Amino acid sequence: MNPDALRGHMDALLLSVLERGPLHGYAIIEALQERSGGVLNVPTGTVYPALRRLERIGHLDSEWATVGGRKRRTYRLTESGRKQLEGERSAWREFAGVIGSVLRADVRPSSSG
Amino acid sequence: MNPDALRGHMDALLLSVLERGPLHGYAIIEALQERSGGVLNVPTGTVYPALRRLERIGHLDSEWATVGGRKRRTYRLTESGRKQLEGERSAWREFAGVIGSVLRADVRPSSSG
DNA sequence: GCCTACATGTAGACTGTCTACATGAGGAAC
DNA sequence: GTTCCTCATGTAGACAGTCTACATGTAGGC
Repeated sequence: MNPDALRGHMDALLLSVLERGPLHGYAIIEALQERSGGVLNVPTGTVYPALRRLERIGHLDSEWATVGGRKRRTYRLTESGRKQLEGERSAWREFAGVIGSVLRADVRPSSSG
Repeated sequence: MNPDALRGHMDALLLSVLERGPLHGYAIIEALQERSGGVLNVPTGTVYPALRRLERIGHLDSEWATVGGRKRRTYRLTESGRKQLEGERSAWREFAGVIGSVLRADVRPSSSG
């Protein structure tokens, strides 16, 4: 998976995974991997800063918890995040539609076949 | 259209437009706009450097022409570019499938709602 | 002691897109 | 004859999100 391809779609992915319920960063990475059939291996250096950014702009909030002696920062969607996710979904549909239609090889030979 | 979203998909778009036949930069921009129903307004500062990059790595080649007193640089796909386009198409299908499946709200209520 | 899995985080490199600007021809308006 | 729009190409530098690589620390197996 070309890293650049993710640009501008990471927020949608993160928000979408958190829609089902709160998760901590590490679990988000695993969820992304699982939901994509192993294709999406997003490094921690991408996910953690992105989560903090989303929290900073109000789409997420977080709280610390200790589970089995390990500290976790658990994120959940805010109301703003939920709205953002809706927007991201429709933006994705438009985007995928546009790129898809341009890429579609609708080269119709006009005379022979 | 969020600019970042295009990242990593520009090459596919450009190559795809040139699949039908050689075009110069300005015409490529118009073709992109037309094929996307006006949604894709890619600025010249994106397209011209991208075309030069694609030529540099061998996916395109170009030649100058003068039409109606105006100079045009006309680009066309090389064999390598054609192969690249195939790769871009299957990469896009995988990408769109993965993002789509993660974004799909398959929140199935397991007990109450 | 050493290794792996779990868990979070930062610094700095990388790179492609964008904004803004520069250049210049053709043609219509007036 | 200069002003304005369309056509046409190009560059410099800003911008920003992802990536690599590193740093830190706990738990548990052996």
